[in-house]
Amino acid sequence: MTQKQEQLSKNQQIVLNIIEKAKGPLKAYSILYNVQKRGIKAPLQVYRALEKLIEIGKIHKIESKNAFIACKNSDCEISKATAFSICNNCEHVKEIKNTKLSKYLSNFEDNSGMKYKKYNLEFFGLCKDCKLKQ
Amino acid sequence: MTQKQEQLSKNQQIVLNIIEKAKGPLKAYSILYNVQKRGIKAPLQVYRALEKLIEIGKIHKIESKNAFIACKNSDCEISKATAFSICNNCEHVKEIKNTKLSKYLSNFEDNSGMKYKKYNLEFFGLCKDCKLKQ
DNA sequence: CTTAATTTGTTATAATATAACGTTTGTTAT
DNA sequence: ATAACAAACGTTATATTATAACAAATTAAG
Ligand SMILES: [Zn+2]
Ligand SMILES: [Zn+2]
Ligand SMILES: [Zn+2]
Ligand SMILES: [Zn+2]
Repeated sequence: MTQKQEQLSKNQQIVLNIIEKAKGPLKAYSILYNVQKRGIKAPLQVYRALEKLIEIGKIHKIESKNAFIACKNSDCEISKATAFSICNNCEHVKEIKNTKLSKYLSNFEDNSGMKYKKYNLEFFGLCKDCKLKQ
Repeated sequence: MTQKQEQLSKNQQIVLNIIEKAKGPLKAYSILYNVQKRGIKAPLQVYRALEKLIEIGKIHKIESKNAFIACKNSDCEISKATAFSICNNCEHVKEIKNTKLSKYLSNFEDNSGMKYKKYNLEFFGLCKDCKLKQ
């Protein structure tokens, strides 16, 4: 009976709740500010929770923004393979769920024949809304 | 007569030289340390040079490492489309030059039919050397 | 219960990056 | 050449992001 669903600790649950409620990616110190009423006082408490949540695939880090977003892709293999679209104007971020893309990248071989299990892809452009407004 | 070759300023040239000589990506403060003998004293001088060098496509930022590497891909469209392989063990970083991959990603349409001109892809795995040593 | 592993709390500090300001240098057009 | 503008520079201070170190508390397993 493999216990698949990890049991989150108190701080991990608090941090995850904030991130899941947010409309977009949150920065660590913005998370800290938001959870201070719930007893988390120091950056490290936030970073530790973030580390664990990333490890188990509940959230991802948007590297180009140093921000954290909840995983919306249930098929995500534990943070191994991630792809996002990022709007240059409104900063809207969306996790891309596209089987063809993920297959293509997971099977990609570089010129030396090497394959990679893990990748992070960030696309930049204008989201629909921002494109219309221009 | 369009002057295609940008003329670099003094600081930009100094910073670029350091990065081009390096075997791998350099961090901003490591660059700063390396160029202090050449008159650059403050972080901002380095960051300004880095910004410009990225803008004209001479270097790229490895987002997952907060480090900077010289462009080895002459076809790189001014930092618009970048892909790297990163070794989890020895931290070796290599820019991927693969026409199929770049075409695939440049033409990629997400589920809403949106295309992206700019992207950054970072693959993680074990480089050849490290794989052998295991 | 006992032991080991994980999580927590706390303080301090490291590492990365930008704001603000005035000066200097380089380019362009008259 | 020189006025006008843009780009780059120098400098100080500060903001932002992230980790080290250590002790206490909690949880999971035998
Ligand atoms: Zn995901
Ligand atoms: Zn937008
Ligand atoms: Zn390049
Ligand atoms: Zn390696």
